[in-house]
Amino acid sequence: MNIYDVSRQAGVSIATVSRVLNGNAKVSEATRQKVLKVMEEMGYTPNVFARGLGLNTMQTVGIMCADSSDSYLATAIYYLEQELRNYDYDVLLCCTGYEWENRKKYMELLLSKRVDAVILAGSNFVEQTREKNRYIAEAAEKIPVVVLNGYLEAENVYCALCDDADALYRVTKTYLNAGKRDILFLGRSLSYSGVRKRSGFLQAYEEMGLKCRKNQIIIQDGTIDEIRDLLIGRAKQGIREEVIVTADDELAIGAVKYAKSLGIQIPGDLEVVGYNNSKLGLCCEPELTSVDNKLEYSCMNVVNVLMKVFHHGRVPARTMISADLAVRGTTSINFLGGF
Amino acid sequence: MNIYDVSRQAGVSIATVSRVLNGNAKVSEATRQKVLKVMEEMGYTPNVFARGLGLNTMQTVGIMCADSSDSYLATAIYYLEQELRNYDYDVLLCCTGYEWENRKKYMELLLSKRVDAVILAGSNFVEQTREKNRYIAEAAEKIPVVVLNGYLEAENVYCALCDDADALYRVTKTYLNAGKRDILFLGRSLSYSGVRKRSGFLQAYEEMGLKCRKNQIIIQDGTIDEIRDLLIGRAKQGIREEVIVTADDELAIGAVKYAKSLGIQIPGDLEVVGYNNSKLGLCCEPELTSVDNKLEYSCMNVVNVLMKVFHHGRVPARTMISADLAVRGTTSINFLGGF
DNA sequence: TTGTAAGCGTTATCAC
DNA sequence: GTGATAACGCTTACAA
Repeated sequence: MNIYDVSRQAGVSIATVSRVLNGNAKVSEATRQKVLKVMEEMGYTPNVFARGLGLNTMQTVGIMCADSSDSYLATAIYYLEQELRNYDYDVLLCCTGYEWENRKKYMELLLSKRVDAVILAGSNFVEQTREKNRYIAEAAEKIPVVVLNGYLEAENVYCALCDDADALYRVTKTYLNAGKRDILFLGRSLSYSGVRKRSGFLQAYEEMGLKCRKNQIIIQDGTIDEIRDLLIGRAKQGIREEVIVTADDELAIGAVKYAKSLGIQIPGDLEVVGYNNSKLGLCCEPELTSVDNKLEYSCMNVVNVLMKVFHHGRVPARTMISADLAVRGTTSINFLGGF
Repeated sequence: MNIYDVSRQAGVSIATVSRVLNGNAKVSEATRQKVLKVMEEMGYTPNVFARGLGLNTMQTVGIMCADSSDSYLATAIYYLEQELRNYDYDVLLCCTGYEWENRKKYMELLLSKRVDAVILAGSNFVEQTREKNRYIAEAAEKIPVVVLNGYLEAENVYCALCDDADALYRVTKTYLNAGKRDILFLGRSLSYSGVRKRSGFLQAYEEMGLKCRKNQIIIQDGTIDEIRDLLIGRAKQGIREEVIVTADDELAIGAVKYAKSLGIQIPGDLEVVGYNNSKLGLCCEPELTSVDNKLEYSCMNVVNVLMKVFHHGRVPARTMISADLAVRGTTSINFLGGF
């Protein structure tokens, strides 16, 4: 059944049916109602392909993420999907993994599917070299690209991110102000946000005119157990710290487990701060104090930006959101000043 | 740029170009190469809408899930997406929430988008009454529907599920055999798989000719803390148990927290078994023993079934996979016989 | 093996 | 306001 059947039944032309369909041009209320009624009766559904052909859009946004099973990204996808749905956009999901070649391929795939925009979820999409980011910039020549929690400067590329540097700066500063000196920064990678977190940490030291030793920073990917073991090994070499601030909750839980293993009291002997405020942090004992990077808000922001761009509004290329802190059992310091 | 441009440049007809595009009919190797080369040079990309119009398919599968941020569902989505991608199918994601009306609406939406199939991820999609499941059966009249971890009998509906009843039966039986009697079953809901889990639990009791008291079964939705408090309240009424078997890892972690709160030793005084073998179980202390319901395998199965259906193969309406057990720190019993 | 031409179901541009 | 009619870019009989 198609628009012709409807037009015949309603005794109008297909053009009129199309107009009714699109709520578009001037159609008399009488014919509109007539057509609507016929559609209802016949159970007519417009063909999206034909419509796509005409309009060259399918009301679909592609979301690329490394791994949708990652708890942080999964949550991001959820918020993005919900928000896009509010604007009647569908979501085409691509789990790209972490390899650059694949991502490039997926981007081409999404372009060939004629999505209306692409959202890159996760700062790990932004590479260090201009060359490796070129495929993103090229895609942005055709459709808007929005990066969630990453920063990339290019035409038609928009970024919504949390001020990770500031968050780590404030946490670290709070501890330094309280007289703590042996603070360990535990990061997972040197992605854009990874670098930002580290620099926030360093900035706090600098501002106090304090020296940050090399072994106060560890960048290490690994499972909870691997992180725990890493820290145990470190402790056995006699390196101890009073505070561990991390770049994600899994790292932080690794730190909690390390403390447990060696009988180090949390938060008595050691304070631990996680990042992302994920559900994982509620599973350990004591529950994790964790930076809340306002994911829901960021995701809404991403979608808002997109909608503005679709309607040819001017939009800032970059929106920065400041983080919050969910204070729980792994810390005893008073953050009130900093947060 | 379209197929006409290519055909002109290559000095052939559009039909030939189309044939090359579809690797379809007999085209001489010479012309094929010629056309391919022109496409490459021109950077030609077929228009999916036009293609969809012709073929009436977009090589897209809709995945409906309640909430993609749920760790179990997020993992399922990941596996499904990866596997579908292997067959060049895209994924249209719908997070429907738990309300029936919404789900019905989303199903209609997916149908109107002309997806080639729908996957319902999670047993919560299957309702208790035929009436409420009708929309699924009706959708299945148009396209195949596959239910992951749920069971629904209808034409063109396929189910891939883990034998949850058996898993709970085996766990419970192991404890009963070891002489434990005070076992608590902690479920979250009476969805299809929820019911199955409970009945596996009950079956173990029955088979031993043992009576299962009413207060040995709790069906309760809630956060980790809520579950913990619930159990604390129960303990204060003097009800204690030696073993808690649960329907998901969050419930189990609630149980672990309850034990911690009251100074109950795990696994000394209390053994806890989770379900899903999720990452959450690695975050608590001790780490959670948890039923591994073979999610990856189930997801591969779902996709395999779909591909067979697409190619008109006969497929069993229901595939049952038996669960495994990831034994960790919250149990001390020897499961080897049962698993 | 290749080409011609008729769909596929819309939207959009004209006239009226 | 409404109706013809030409795109849109592809697939696929049917011819050659």
